[in-house]
Amino acid sequence: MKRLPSPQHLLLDQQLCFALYAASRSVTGLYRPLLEPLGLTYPQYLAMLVLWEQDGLTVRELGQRLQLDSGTLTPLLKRLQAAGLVTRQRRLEDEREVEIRLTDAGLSLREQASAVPACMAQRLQLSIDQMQSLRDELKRLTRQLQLSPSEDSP
Amino acid sequence: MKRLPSPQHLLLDQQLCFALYAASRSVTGLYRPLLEPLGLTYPQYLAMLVLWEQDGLTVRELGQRLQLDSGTLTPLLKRLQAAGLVTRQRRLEDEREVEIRLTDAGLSLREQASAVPACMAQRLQLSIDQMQSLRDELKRLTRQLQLSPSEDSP
DNA sequence: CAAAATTAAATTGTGTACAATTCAATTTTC
DNA sequence: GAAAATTGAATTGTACACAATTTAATTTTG
Repeated sequence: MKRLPSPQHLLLDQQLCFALYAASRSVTGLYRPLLEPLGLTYPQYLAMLVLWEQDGLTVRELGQRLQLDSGTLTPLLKRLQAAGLVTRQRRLEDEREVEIRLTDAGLSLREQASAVPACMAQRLQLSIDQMQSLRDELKRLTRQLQLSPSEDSP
Repeated sequence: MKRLPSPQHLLLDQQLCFALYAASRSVTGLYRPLLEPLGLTYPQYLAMLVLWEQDGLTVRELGQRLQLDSGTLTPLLKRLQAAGLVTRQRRLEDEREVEIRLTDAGLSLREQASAVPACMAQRLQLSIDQMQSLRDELKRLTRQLQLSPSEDSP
């Protein structure tokens, strides 16, 4: 087994990106068993969180909130519709827009989902402060990246 | 547009998981234009980082390092093979195992990839210290989750 | 040593992600 | 006010993720 000397800065364990990628997938994996009884995948759960906050958003508005485009959201929302949790219908004011509304089942699912965050917090083994500071650091990072996507002049 | 009062702990912006998920996708998106000239996707780049560190790993070993299973790696590695960057062949000692080896092209791609981390670091707008501490915090989180996947007794 | 158990990849099926294109509906501009 | 530009979803195509199953090879056991 030949070992090739790879420079420090190319080592996997040095990469912030991999730490992020691995942590994100690990956390998602931890949600899976909690969400399965609700019949939701993790991205579907995020979409429901948004709708529970504000019902009747359009696909575009939902996409802005979750930072996902219609290519991802359209099939996801169709699955939520097939599961009887939301309805999708064109806006009368502007027929290009599709409005997503919770059904009664979709709204009442919030009760069951309500136990999820505390359950996760416990598994994460972080204090409230630790969770908040990590979360805020990540949000700052995300915001930073979206402000300077390539640093090019127009 | 009806607003439903959703409890604090169910608000999207409160979720550490969403901050992680969004940050991870943002960072991946920032890599895309840097990796495109190399002909690599982001997960392919991670696999190449591992192989540049240690050539001749099996699919299983690569999977342990990246925390990905054969369902993800097999097609990814076939694409790297199709791109002429790696070879895949059964081990003689144990024919169940498939050994992944860099081709000359795969090895020499490291020179071009060498510029990527510095370029990313600049875009992330974080000091070396900030990057390291965030990375280590995420690694600790990931390790924590993998140690206690469900807190059940055997 | 042969049957049973285990292991490593591959395969299958579902569900994201995201670029690129298409299509229809609305705005803008001339 | 009609042609051109823009916008919002949907669609298409590629590439992950990951659960579950299958297949083949190796170990373990009786």
